Amino acid sequence: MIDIASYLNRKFSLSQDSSIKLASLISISQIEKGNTFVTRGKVNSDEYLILSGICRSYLINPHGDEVTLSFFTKDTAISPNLTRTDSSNSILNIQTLTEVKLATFSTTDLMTSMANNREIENWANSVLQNELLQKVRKEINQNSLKAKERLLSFRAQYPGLENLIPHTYIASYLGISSVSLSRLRRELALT
Amino acid sequence: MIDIASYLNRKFSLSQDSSIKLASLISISQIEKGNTFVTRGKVNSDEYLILSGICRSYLINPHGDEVTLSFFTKDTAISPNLTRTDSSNSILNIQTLTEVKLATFSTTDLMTSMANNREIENWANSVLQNELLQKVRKEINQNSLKAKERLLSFRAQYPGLENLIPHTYIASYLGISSVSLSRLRRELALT
DNA sequence: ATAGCTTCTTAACAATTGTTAATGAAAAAG
DNA sequence: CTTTTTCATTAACAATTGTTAAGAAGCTAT
Repeated sequence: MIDIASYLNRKFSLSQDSSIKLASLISISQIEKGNTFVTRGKVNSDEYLILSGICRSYLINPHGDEVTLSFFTKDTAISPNLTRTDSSNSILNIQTLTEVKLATFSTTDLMTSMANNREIENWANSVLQNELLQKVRKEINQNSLKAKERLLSFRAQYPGLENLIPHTYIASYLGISSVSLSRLRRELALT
Repeated sequence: MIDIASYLNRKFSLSQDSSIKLASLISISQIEKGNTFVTRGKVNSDEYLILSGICRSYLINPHGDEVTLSFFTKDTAISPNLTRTDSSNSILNIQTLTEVKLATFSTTDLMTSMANNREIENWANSVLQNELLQKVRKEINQNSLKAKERLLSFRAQYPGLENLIPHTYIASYLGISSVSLSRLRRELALT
C-alpha cells in the first residue's frame, strides 16, 4: 500500500495526498505471459496501470487475423475504459506479452475520486487526452508514411521494444506483413 | 429556438424536455463552402452539430500534404471537443466541404447540462463512445483491408458522399493516391 | 458562349508490399 | 542434452500502389 502510493507519486507525478487516495483503490496482480485478461465482448469496468512488463491490445480482422492496435509498457496506463468499451462491453482484447505486474482499480471508484479530488481529475483527464493524441498520431502515420518511416517512428516511440516481443505483433501494428518487416529491418541495418 | 428543439427531438431522439434544455444553449450559423472553422493549434471550446452540409477533419502530414481523418454529414455531431483538443487547443482542422448550417454550443454549457440532466448526459456519452468506436473501426480497416475493400467500406458508411465531394479528400481518407482511387472506381464499375 | 481552372481518368513505368516456401537460429519441451 | 517448436530471414515471383504526364470532362467567371 505504501509502496504503490510512493510509486504513483514518483512515476505519475501525483502529490503524496492524491497518491495515497488513489493507492487505496488499487489492487495488485501478477499475470503470466500470453494471458488475454481483457476479452472483446465481455464486460469490463476496470482501469489498469502497468507496473512492469508489456501488453498489447488487439482484434480479429474480417479475414480472421489478429491485428495489434497498440502496445503498453512499464509505468504507463492502459487505454482508459471509456475508450475501449461500448455500453460496458470491451470492444478489444488486451494480452500480456511478458509476465506483467498490474495495478487495477474500478472505473467507478476512479470517477468518484475524480469528483472529490481536482488533482486526480486532472491526472485522469490527461491520461485520456494522451490516449486520444496517440490515436490521432498513429492514424496520421498510417495514412501518410511509408512502412519504413512507420518502423522508424515505432522505434522512436517504443525504444528497445523491437527486441523484446515477437515481430508478428509489430508487423501487424505497422500494417505490414512480417516478411516486409524483416526486409525493412535489413535495409535499415545496412545504412 | 422552437425549431432546434423539435429538430433535436426528431433527429437525436431526445425527450422534449431535454431538447428544449439543450436548444437553449445552441446558436445557429451558416458557413460558406471551403471554410476551415476549426484550426489546429488554436483554442477551441465548442461542440458542433451539422444541421445540413458536409465537413471534414484534416491535418498536414510530415510531407506537407493534407490528410483527411474523417467526414461529418447532415444530422450528426462533429467529434466531441474532448477527442480533438490538447489542453484546449485544437489538434486538427475542420473544414466545410459544402455550405454548412451548424449548431454550436460551448463544451462548458454541455457539461453543466450533463450534470443536471441524466438524458443529456447519456446522449453526450453515446456521442463520445460512437466517436471512439469509429476510430477503432477505421484503424482496423486501415490495417487489415486492401484499398479496394476500404473503398467499399467507405461507400457503405457514407452512401452517396463519393458523388458530392472532391475525390482527393476521399483518397487521402482511404490512405491512397487519387490515381489509385480512380483505378479502383473503374475496377469496381466493371463488376 | 468561351476562356481558364479544377478535377477525374487513363496509360506507362517504377517502387513498394504481399505470398509462398525454404533455411537457419533461437527458445521451449522433453 | 537432444528434440520440437516457434520465430526471423531470405529469395523469387506476383500483386498492389505510387508517380508522372497527358488528355477529357465539368465548372466558373467573365
